[in-house]
Amino acid sequence: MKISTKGRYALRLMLDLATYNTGEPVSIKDISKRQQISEKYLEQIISVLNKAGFVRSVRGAQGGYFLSRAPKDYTVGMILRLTEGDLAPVSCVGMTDVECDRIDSCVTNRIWKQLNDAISNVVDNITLDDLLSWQSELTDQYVI
Amino acid sequence: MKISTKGRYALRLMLDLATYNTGEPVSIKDISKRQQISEKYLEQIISVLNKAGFVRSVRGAQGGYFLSRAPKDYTVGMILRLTEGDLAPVSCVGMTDVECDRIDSCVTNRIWKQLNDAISNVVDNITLDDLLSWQSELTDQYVI
DNA sequence: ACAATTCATAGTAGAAAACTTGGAATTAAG
DNA sequence: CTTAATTCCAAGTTTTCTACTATGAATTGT
Repeated sequence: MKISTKGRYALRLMLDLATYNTGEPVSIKDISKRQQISEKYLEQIISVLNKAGFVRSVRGAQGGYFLSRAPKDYTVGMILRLTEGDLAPVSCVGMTDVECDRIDSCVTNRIWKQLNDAISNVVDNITLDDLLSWQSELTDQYVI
Repeated sequence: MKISTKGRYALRLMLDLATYNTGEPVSIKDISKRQQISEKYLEQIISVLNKAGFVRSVRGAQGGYFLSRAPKDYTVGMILRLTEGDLAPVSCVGMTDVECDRIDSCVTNRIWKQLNDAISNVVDNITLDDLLSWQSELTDQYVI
């Protein structure tokens, strides 16, 4: 029941793009330095985000990435589902419900549905914009 | 973010014991047949439940297992945490909070805490007794 | 031209999950 | 007292997944 590095890194990556959203594209190298994550691994993760249209890329020297929409338009759920795959605690209550021959008599199924709903309820109600404001709360503390 | 077979099997095992709670010990072999799970794998799982005192064993011929308490005294959370380990979505918000040097500036942390609470809230509020009544609802359907 | 970048694909080492194997210890039943 | 049914214990194995790493091509600003 753990979120993998891929999902966590994707979140930090997107938050980094949201934070350093100046108009200039942000390079993998910069993100890598700030987030302490290997450039190559980041490339792999951002490629998924890129293909899904979550980010826009600029190729060549001085290239990099932007968010393609406003921070408020990305939920944590969107980002995690894209990179982690389904967040359902068991496959039979996932987005693509895997068939299970015990389905009719399956009692535990009800647990997984409840869990799935609880998880979705959290991640679908936090946006990148929320993360940004949490972040500024945190930095404010240090400024005082 | 998946619950492993170990946890799911442990739940079904415990529910099986609760269901076939006649006074006679229930053997691994019987559970295995009913639940379609290999005897040997069940042995391994029940050994954990046994060591934790969740079940009582009777050795030798005609031996088997009992629940050591009433179904209402087992939450799904207890069973899953024992067999799965911590249910926290990332280790830094788990029962034994693993140290993380980014902790002070960590924004995503807040997500994981919320997720953790949501998950706990579900699994800690469903007992084996609830599962038993769900089960009888289901079987009633077929009886009609 | 060249250096900085993204893009694409494959490889790899280690860990974890999901079992399987083999056999010793215990005990009710005949 | 023997035997068959069972739990108990410790390793071994196979498969899958995670978390990267490696190599190099394609693109583009300076």
